[in-house]
Amino acid sequence: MAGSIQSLERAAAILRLLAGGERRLALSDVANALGLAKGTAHGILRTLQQEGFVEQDKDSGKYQLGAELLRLGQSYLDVHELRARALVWADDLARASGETVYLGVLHQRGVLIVHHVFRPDDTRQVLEVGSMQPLHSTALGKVLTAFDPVARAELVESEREAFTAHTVTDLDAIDAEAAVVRERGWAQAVEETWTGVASIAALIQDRRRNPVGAVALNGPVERVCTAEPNGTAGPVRPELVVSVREAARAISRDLGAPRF
Amino acid sequence: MAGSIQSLERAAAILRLLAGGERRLALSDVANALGLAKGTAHGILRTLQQEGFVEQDKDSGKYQLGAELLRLGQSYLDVHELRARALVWADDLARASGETVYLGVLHQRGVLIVHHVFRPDDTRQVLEVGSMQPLHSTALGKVLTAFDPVARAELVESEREAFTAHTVTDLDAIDAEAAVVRERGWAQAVEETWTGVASIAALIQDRRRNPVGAVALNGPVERVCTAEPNGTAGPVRPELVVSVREAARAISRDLGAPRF
DNA sequence: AGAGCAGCGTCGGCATTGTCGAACGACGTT
DNA sequence: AACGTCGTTCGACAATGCCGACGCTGCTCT
Repeated sequence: MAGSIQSLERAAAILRLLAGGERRLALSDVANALGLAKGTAHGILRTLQQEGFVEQDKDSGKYQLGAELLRLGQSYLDVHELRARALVWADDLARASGETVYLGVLHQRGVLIVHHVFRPDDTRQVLEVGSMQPLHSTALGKVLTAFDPVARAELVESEREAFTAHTVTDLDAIDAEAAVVRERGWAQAVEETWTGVASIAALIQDRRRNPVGAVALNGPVERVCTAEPNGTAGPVRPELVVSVREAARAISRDLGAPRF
Repeated sequence: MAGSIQSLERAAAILRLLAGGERRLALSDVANALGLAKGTAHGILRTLQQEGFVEQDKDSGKYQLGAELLRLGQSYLDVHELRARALVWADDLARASGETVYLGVLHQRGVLIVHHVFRPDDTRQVLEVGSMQPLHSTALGKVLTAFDPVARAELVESEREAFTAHTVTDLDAIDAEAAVVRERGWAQAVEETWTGVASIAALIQDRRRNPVGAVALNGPVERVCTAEPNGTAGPVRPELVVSVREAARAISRDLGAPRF
């Protein structure tokens, strides 16, 4: 893996900077943040602007991301085979369970949501497609880390933030749970990222049984989990686990995976 | 406007090629299509792959768009000021009218959809955010070409496909209608892109009264248009026009446009 | 099975090309 | 009115990316 193209690496860094930081960044900010000369940063930004990847506010002169990225992102979804195959099954799962359904793939240090079916009865939701979720505290992430060595490696490198009191951040504990996930074939996350939210996820494999993504069901603890006698949340409902696993199997089969 | 960075231009061309063409492209295809040496194309693709902008199928070796584009596209939406301001108004418009609502901006030779509110009663819809619509045959496009000289210039350059029997492709006729649109302040498109679908759109301006986008209402002809005595579709319903224009005014005001 | 082929990846020489720093003009501020 | 800041331009240097030829692997055809 020899040399990469320097100007491209820098352009990508600029795009990520614009995506991560404030709404708009001035040329000097960009140059400073990346340790580039102003002229250099300007040349890259000018080209990115010509190509539509960044836009410039005519008054302030500041730069922000461009519309072409949205168009290309949409094209990515159009081309995405896993997503295309999963559309109908995810829909079914949402309708049968009455809960929100996510479809995610490993991307860098997190799970990228590539499909999102709204909960049928609820219209007031934000579309999560294109956003990232953590590896260590979501059902999607746990499935991927359990079955994909690359994901597990990324998890080790990433900082594991404790979002709630239930978040598990200790690596050994995570590995232990991953072993359980591998054994039983599905993962859960109950109030580990958002309080009040529980999720169940199962693995999707391609024709050579490689892990390529995961499908998850998300919902309020009260509906997803059974209630203990003392009022606290018990284990997740077995029938929901069955539905999620069936959906994952169906998608895998559509991708050409052998029966199992 | 002096020199642009060659390798960036080529990288952008590769991304567009991957977005436009087949699902996956081989290295030779890319090199051929752009007239590059294989080694050159490979260097660019390798860097794009490292940055996550393209992915490579391990078996076939073919390349396709990468997940990072989806993430950046989502960031574009997060940063987009017009979209942020319009969210609540577009929602209101959809709820009040019971129809689908689009929010679009000019991008290259078309209208890029940056927001899409589903028709309240209907769940079976595809999200159109990130896709492009033609300038000459949609209400969104007509509004933009009428008020934005850049859009009108792009329209002249673009080929105007006749999607239905009602599509207007003659430039003079389009200009004449644009004059009407400017006069009355809104545009309509009845079965000019999709048969059975009618839409109404109005302009959104920023604080300096520059056209920055348009909001549109889409629905079946039977509901959007009044019925003529002979059963054919008549003019669009005036009360819907009022709703659309009020939404556009509200969004413009949120963007800082002076009252009007 | 062997040979042929087509595809991706790599390597080194050459010059093109991107990089850098300084200077310019335009704004807005002190 | 002088200063500071910002985006942009320009020219020289050399680092950098481009090119074409050469391995290498996997597949197909004979």
